[in-house]
Amino acid sequence: MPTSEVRTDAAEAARTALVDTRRRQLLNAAARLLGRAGSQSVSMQNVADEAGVSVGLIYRYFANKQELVQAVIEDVLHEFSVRVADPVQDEPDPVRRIAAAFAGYCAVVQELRDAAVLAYQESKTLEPEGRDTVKDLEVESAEPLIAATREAIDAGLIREVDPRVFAYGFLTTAHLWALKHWYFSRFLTHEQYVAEQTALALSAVIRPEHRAAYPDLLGPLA
Amino acid sequence: MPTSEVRTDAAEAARTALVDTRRRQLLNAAARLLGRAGSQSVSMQNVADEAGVSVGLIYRYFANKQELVQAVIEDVLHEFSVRVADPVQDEPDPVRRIAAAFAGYCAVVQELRDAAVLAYQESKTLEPEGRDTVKDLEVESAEPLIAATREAIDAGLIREVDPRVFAYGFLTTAHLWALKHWYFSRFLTHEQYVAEQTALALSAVIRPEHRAAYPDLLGPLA
DNA sequence: AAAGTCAGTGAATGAAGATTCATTCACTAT
DNA sequence: ATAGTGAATGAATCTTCATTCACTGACTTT
Repeated sequence: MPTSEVRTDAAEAARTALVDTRRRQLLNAAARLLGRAGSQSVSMQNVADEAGVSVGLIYRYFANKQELVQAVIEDVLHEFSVRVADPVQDEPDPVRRIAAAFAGYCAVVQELRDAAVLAYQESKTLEPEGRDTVKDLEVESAEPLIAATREAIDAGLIREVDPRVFAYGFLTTAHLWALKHWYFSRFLTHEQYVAEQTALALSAVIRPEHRAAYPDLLGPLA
Repeated sequence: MPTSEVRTDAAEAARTALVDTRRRQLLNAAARLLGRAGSQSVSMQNVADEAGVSVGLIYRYFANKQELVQAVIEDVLHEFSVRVADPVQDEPDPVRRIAAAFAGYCAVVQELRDAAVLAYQESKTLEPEGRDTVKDLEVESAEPLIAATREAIDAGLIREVDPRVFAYGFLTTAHLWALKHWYFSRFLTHEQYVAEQTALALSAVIRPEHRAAYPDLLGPLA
């Protein structure tokens, strides 16, 4: 194996690494700004400044502004999918799996604060095609929760509700913390909020004969 | 009373009427467009065309685009306040008052479809001051529901939850129909959706000994 | 009927900002 | 050492509107 080839491979790897870094860097900068001010008032120049690069460079990584915004949103949604699937893995009890999925969701919301609700705020500025992708990702990220709900029903642990309505509504309450942060944070910590919403949602569906099994989740509603 | 004055009064009234009509006309046109495509891609020219007037005229009624968008949002929120206060009036049972407030909310959401969620989508494009006004209006429109919840707790009909968390979460459920219309409308009518969410929310809080009193609201969860 | 008032018009202006591209610079291969 | 590659820059260009304002025409008043 000639030296030149080794070096070329190394160079190749370095380039790939750079591409990833830059992309991340730009996505993060854009997410930070978009979390603060609608895409309309975030200029490409702003993004460049925030990322510490020049405007022109952005166009090496994203074809145009649309695509950048779209990528930011998809990135956030992807984060949800990943971070929810994880804690749900090893929980055998379906009811606790519901709670775990919700907690995972809430953790991401808390962490990404403003960026978490970008999908609500920017969806209309996206191309119809991009909008569809966002919808798909959203449905996908709700899957674990819907599945857990379905299993809880089959196991006779909770009442017969439409898993999709229950799960989606529940998920929205996770977003609600970010959407109405200005309101809830006046009188609740994030932990308290999560606990209270978990108790509320589960209290609605857990069958009376099983309530006693979940005092920790139901809290004062037990 | 000289004729001239009578005529002046009449002219005065006509002018006021015209002002109201035009304002409504512009607000409606703008709401229609904003319901479809973020404010950034709705031009003043678009609004003028939709309303069937010239661009210049808009500036007789609204100082600038900001103010127009703000007015559209406030108009929608005002509609909520009015339409929720009404059905709540004559319901003596606090639990049924909760259901009535929610139903009122849902009715407005259904009617105004896309415009109902403008506050979520455009809030970041507003001036901080305008944003605060929107927040106030939102809190105000939640009041009847919070009050009813508080009374239901005091009457011992429902469990001791934080009325603000319960009410706000419940309200969001109403918005959810508009936000995720593309999803829910696949398998539910609006009526079914309202019934199901009402049952879910109330099932979480109604005390066991009172559940039997509300079979119509709890439906299959009774 | 002459003068005044005011809703309404829409072309012209100016600013903002997305996108392009000629050029620089650091690094690698020969 | 020299040529080659491509990342990075940022000034210049090009569009798209928001906003203005000189003008028109209907209607009122005297």
